[in-house]
Amino acid sequence: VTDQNKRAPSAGVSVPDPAASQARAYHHGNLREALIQAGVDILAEAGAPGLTLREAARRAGVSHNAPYRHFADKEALLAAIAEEGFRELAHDLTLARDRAAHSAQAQLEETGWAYVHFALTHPQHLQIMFGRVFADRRHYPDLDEAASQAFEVLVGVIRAGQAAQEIIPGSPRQIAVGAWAMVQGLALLLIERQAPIAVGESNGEEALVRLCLRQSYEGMRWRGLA
Amino acid sequence: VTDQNKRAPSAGVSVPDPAASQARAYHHGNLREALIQAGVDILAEAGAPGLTLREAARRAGVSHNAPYRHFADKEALLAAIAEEGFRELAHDLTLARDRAAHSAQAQLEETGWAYVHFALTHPQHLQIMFGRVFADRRHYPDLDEAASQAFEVLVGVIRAGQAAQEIIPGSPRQIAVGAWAMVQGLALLLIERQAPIAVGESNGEEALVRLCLRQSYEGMRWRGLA
DNA sequence: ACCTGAACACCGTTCAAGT
DNA sequence: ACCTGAACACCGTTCAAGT
Repeated sequence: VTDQNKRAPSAGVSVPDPAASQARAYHHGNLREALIQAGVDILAEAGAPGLTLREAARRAGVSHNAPYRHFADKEALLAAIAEEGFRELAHDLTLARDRAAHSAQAQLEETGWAYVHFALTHPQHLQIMFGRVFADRRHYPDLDEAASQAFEVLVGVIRAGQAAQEIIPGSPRQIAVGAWAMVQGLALLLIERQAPIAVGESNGEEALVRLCLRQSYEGMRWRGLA
Repeated sequence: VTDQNKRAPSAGVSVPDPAASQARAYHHGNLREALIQAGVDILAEAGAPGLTLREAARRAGVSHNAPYRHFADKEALLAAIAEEGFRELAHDLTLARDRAAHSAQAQLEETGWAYVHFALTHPQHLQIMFGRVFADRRHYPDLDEAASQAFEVLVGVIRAGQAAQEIIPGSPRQIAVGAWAMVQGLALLLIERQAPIAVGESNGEEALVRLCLRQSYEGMRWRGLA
């Protein structure tokens, strides 16, 4: 009924560059990425209930049906959105690690807080990332790999700590599971506001998280030979 | 179209007991509880996507509209289902604590495993219990209280451990947050199959959980004065 | 009070076409 | 290849009634 969606291709740039025309798709120009971005935006604005295929298509300016050219079903779009989240998370964790002092404790505390900070600033995104219970991960290998990449940042920190004899010996992956579980659980409790934090307390969340992380570090600290 | 739903009131028991007729409601007899139970059943059978108000009403044998007499909207039913889950969880935690030996470490390990075991046997229920991000808890005081009751079991164990000088001093609630976060995170990782467990490994999950719990206990163990 | 049936707007998904 | 419009079955919610 309205013509608003029909835009002319960016005026003035009519040079038929073959490489560019290959990078850009038929009508829209990488509709897949546009749908993922629309999904992320919807999540931030309206939360998980507002995230529908039709709304994502609406924002991308295509018919409610076009998404099926890029995603088998809604699950597939959610998986792509989750994957995007894990890539951001891995990036944040890497930055935090590189910013921290050169000790295992400092790096674990900084990456731990970075994890919780990501969770607190993207709570709905986290819900998608970890809410895919029973959606078999093997059907989404790219998602699986992005999640692994984030996890591996933590494993790397622990491995280095073991090499420097700051962290107890043992499987670095097993130790990382414990650390990952701790921050994941903390993030959830804080999002749900189940953690006993005095309201209005400045930096209350960060202080609690760092306290828990330091305490948890005690459990993996190297204490010399038996 | 079918008469299957119209059942005669339990034949033979036609004594008009006033107390019973007050306990039972109009047509159905405690439709509220029936809807909650139907919701739990649907969750176990079909997961969160299958849990709809209309399906719950169908299983309870009432019109798709009757639930609105007992729940303001779908959120309210979900809150009631989550509340039911927290009551079960609190019960399981209490049993585990009473079953364990009389030491803080043993009680924390048993309640911790009980938590994860509940999560692994009711994964979809857990998703409802912890997936209500941004659904303001203050609107559901009963749910809030049920969740607190489960949490308090853990706080009690830690308080007793402090009294026996087995656990470091400090706010028992803060220490409990760390322990709760750990098991919550472990449960999520195991449900999502993100934890590196060899497939088919017997008791692999329980072994990993107990290892993490013992390690985390090291962080809160009392080690004598200064 | 408690329940029903019809109705509305919305959603995921499918299908037959259009270029 | 990529996109559209019509259609189907389903959902949450509302409303006017029925007993």
